[in-house]
Amino acid sequence: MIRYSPSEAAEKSGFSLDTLRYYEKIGLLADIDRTSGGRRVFSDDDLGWLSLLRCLRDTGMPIARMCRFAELARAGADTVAERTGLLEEHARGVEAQLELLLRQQRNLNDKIAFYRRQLAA
Amino acid sequence: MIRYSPSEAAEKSGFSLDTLRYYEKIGLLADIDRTSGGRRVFSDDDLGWLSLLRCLRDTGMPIARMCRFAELARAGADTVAERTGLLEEHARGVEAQLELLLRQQRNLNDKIAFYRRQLAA
DNA sequence: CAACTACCTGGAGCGCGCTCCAGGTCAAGT
DNA sequence: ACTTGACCTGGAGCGCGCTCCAGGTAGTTG
Repeated sequence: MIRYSPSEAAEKSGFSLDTLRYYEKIGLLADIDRTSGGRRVFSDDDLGWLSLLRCLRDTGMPIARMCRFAELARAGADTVAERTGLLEEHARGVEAQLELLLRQQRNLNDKIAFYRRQLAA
Repeated sequence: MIRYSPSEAAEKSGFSLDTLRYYEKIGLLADIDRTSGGRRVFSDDDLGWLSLLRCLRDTGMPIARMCRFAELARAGADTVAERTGLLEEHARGVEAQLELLLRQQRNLNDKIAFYRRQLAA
């Protein structure tokens, strides 16, 4: 049962220390263990949860929705269906996001090609 | 020489009226024509420029960099090399963005698959 | 020509997601 | 025992990109 300091958790998760504290404050991170002196101690499970949060953030899920998801996760196994639905809906958004990004990437590359032809002339 | 009202420009570009005015104020949109009464009139060129702005925004370029790009564009043809460089650098960022998004999309789909298996059991 | 809607300006305000700060506490090294 | 650096809390502040508002004007419609 490996246990991680706040700075290790920050490094491994890619969130800043301040962000980890903020996430705990707003309920995205529950039941983080503490030393007798009050310092946070992160477990492997916590890091796993953080990497899911990282995934959701990187794919553009708003904090409020992540809080909803976290709330469901805390509520236990009978929310699995709802959580699945939430992630599926998010996944559809991610798909749309990707399509837009790919389309605009093509436009961008076309524009660059156009500029390059201008430079060549 | 088709000319568009502000609301037409908004609809075609996907920016709000307020955003169009804001962009003009900060120098992203220069020399927008006006009626004698002071209303904006957008040309096809303006809409073309707006669609480039749309592309840059959709791919995550910060406003400040777009302003830099706009400044170069206003300066004329001898900034083409610099503009090309700016877009190329941005394109590299877009590529990285896409890779991250695709990676996290896979993680998300894995998570969904995991939940679905839980639901099936 | 009256009414109505679209548009104008300058400037304030907002929502998001952190980020920073002051003033302190804890714990590891020497 | 002392120093040092990581960590703590509560709360303020920030940067971005708009968005909204008040108070007024333009121009189209019946």
